[in-house]
Amino acid sequence: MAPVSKHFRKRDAILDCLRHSRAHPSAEMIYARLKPTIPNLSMGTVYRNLAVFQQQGLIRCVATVRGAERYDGRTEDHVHFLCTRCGNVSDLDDVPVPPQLCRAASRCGNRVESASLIFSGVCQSCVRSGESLSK
Amino acid sequence: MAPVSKHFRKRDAILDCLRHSRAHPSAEMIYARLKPTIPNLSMGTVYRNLAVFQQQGLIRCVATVRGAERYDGRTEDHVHFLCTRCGNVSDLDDVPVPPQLCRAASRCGNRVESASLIFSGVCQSCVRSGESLSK
DNA sequence: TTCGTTGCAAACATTTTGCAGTTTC
DNA sequence: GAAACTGCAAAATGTTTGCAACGAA
Repeated sequence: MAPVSKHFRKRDAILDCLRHSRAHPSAEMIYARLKPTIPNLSMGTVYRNLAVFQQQGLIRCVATVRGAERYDGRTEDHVHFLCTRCGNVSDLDDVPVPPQLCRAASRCGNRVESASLIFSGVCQSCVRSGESLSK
Repeated sequence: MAPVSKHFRKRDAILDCLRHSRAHPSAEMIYARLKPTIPNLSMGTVYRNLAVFQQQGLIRCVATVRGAERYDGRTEDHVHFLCTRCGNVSDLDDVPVPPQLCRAASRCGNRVESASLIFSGVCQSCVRSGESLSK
């Protein structure tokens, strides 16, 4: 069974929120999402727990978008797409991270621990809405 | 000839600093580097010009390291290594960004404009100094 | 009681901005 | 003069932290 102790209610809620979201949310987004259900939640708690999860390797930072860090509940290497128009971060599960790249990177004498591959541009949805606006 | 107009002295100095640096400097690092030569330089000017360069496509953001954005005077896609111990950002010129990855990313319906591939871990120099410290 | 977690607010760091003054043309 | 650039300081933003209070064992 999962730890349903009342004591860890908030911690669990924050991790759950991250794991069930595909939006790669920021601290603010997590807070806004949970606040209706947990009215006395505070931003300090969100940030503190995000730091704990990161240290435990349960979550990863994806990127900083418009000043705010975005987090990911999936910790295995995978590719992201960042839309510079709407700021959405999405997974590109079809695109693999070639293992030979990691090997090449470690050949330079570095101890490679993780890889981050992020494409940016305009997402499908923004491209569509852009077309209808003449450009 | 380059624009040596006195009017753009500071702007040129900031771009030069970025282009001649391999450190992928932050705004603060650029400021500290130029301040001795240009005593009345201010952080506002650094930030304002960085924003202009970005908009013109002359520079790119590499990553946010310990809260500060790091900039790169090289705008063509290339691979970076970020040391989580010392915070240094370096180029991995030996590692190519495979073009087929970009093609795969655009197949998802996105308009891909750039790719960012960053490896992180412990750099050669930190690995060495770490060895002499028992771990 | 002890330890870990939390709310709240203050502190902090980085970045942006308003405005007046300067430089160039 | 007009337009672009800048210094300075204040403001805005996102994040961290100190402290007292709370909850679980």
